[in-house]
Amino acid sequence: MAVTMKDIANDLGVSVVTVSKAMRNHNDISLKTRTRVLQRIKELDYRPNLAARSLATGKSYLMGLVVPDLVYPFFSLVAKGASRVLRKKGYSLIIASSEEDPDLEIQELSQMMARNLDVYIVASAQTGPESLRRFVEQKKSLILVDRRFSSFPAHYVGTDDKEIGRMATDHLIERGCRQIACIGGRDVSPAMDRLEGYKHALISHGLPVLEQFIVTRVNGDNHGDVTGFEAMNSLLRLSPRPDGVFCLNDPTAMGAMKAIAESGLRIPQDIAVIGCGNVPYASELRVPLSSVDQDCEMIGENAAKLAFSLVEGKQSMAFPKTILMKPKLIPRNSTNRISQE
Amino acid sequence: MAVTMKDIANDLGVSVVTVSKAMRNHNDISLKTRTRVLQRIKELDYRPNLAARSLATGKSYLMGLVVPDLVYPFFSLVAKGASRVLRKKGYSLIIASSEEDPDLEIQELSQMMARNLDVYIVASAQTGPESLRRFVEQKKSLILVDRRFSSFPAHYVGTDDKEIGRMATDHLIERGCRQIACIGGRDVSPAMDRLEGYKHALISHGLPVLEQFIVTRVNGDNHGDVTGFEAMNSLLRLSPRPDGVFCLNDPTAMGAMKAIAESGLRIPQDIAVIGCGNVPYASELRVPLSSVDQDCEMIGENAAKLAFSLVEGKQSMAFPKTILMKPKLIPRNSTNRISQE
DNA sequence: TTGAAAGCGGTACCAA
DNA sequence: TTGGTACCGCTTTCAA
Repeated sequence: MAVTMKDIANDLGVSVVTVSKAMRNHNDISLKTRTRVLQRIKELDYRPNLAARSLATGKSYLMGLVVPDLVYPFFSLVAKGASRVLRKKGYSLIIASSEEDPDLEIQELSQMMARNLDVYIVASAQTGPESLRRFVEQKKSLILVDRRFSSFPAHYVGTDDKEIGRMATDHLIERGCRQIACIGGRDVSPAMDRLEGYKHALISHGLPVLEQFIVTRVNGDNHGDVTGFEAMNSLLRLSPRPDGVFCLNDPTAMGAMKAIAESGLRIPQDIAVIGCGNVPYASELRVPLSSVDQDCEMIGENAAKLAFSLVEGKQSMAFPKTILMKPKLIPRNSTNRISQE
Repeated sequence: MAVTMKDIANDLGVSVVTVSKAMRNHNDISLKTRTRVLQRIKELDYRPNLAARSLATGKSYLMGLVVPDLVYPFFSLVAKGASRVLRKKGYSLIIASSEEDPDLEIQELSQMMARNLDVYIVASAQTGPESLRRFVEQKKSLILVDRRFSSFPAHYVGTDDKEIGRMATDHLIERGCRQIACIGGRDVSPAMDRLEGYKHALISHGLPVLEQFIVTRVNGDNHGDVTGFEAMNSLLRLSPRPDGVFCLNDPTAMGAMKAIAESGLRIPQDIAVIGCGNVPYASELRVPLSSVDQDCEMIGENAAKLAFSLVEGKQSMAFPKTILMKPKLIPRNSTNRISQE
């Protein structure tokens, strides 16, 4: 069927070994022979069979990316960034979505492990690191993105989430909010860290941290819109009610804004809202949403670059590296109140 | 390193052939042996090396998906739908994004072909089918999604685009619009077909088809927001200006709405707008956007199912099959005018 | 500088 | 029912 090295070798009257070496620029092949080989490769549009190469070398030239939800722009941007880097090096990306289901994630990872991927890049939907330990046992290269586990040292690429929390909360305070609520998930590291940053910001401005103003939910990050809507409704029943809300991601913020709008209150005059993630359409929403940008594509790029340094042996799994992106505040109308400071 | 069939065979005092057969439920292995083998496989958490299997069988158990833009929800939903189907059958999906660049697409496809994927699912960014002919030459299984080429018979899964054009235009007419413009790309099949549906609808309602009301651009579908914004601005300078606009996709509609808003006109009272694709956030936009839904996930699912019937030999490349989804109108505020009929 | 041989981990064929 | 052998296409080692 397809052209093989053997065909090239026969055509040229050399051995397959020579072809193999010439193709990969080994320096023990004469320039003349190499030229002839490369020439013939071009003519026949020969491409090495990667399954065979993989079997022989033990490398698959594939990387895996598992994300909780490919439709959420955060993760598709990560995928985009990673693709761009891999493409240049002749690697391909197997992408799987866990749909935020821990069991499905394990299943997808098993599938991938059967293919002996060179690196596994995972934004994990697990609640704990247990199922990830087999990467360590089997000495597989693992890179976590977005979410990490405190008791599980591994390479990690993400954003400085505490800084996000501080930044968003500082912004609300600066815009005159004093009763600042927080809505989001609770079981994943970005949520926990952002919450911590939120508290930190309140405290350092001398504002009280009120438990009733913090609405976190297990799994609150999926279906963020529903979480945001319901949580906001409960917050609106409080007295005094919040005059600013920090939502741990943009879908949550969209849900919260919907609840505020339906209650007849105005954004940002009555309640200011800020999200996180800076989805591409944030500026086109009913009220353009202030958000904290995470440079998702760079997260993907950096994860892919780190992946290569693992493949090339420049980094080892023994010394996990952490790469944090700097978040960036993107103020829009949803927090556009006159400062009262 | 990893467990192999040989390990299992040695442990059990049988041959690798027996293990191989037992694992794949060949019926010439005694129940007793099979049970022992499966037992041991479980114990050792053995997984067959897919590169080796691929080399031996000539199949890769991989499918490829190439889309122009993974961040656009349409394509990520297609990917999601396809994943769901493949997962169940032990297949994995290699996903690549062409970034709407024909050359990059060719490069990505070459990469994939080196891996001998079992099926290639492509939403092509090519302007013509030339570069796709090698699939035919090399007898590779190809399925086009979303975009097709009139002179190139191939399996195709998409939406009834003419119907979309009719449906959207009918809706505008029904809502009282009489000066209906159309904005979008021009070089890809969905754009052309939707435009045809648009014209058809106008004609069958006795309305004139005005060339100055049709603004199509080469490559207008990428950066649809820019296309929509600029095209709408040019339409606004016309006299009489349109009182309704059919945008060939949602990003274009968002750009158009922005232009209308900036000009001080109201949506939908002065100009009604309808898009296509029904992005998940359509209802959360400044003016909730009416759109035509394409059931993107089902496109992905159907493409994957068709892929399997190709792998299993139930369909051949010689008799291309076309699967068209029925579009569905989703009216929202952007066309919410009182009917004048 | 070149190439013969062995092996990567499976599967298919056919004989035992 | 079981297994020996050849082979898939490539890389590595080592001898020529």
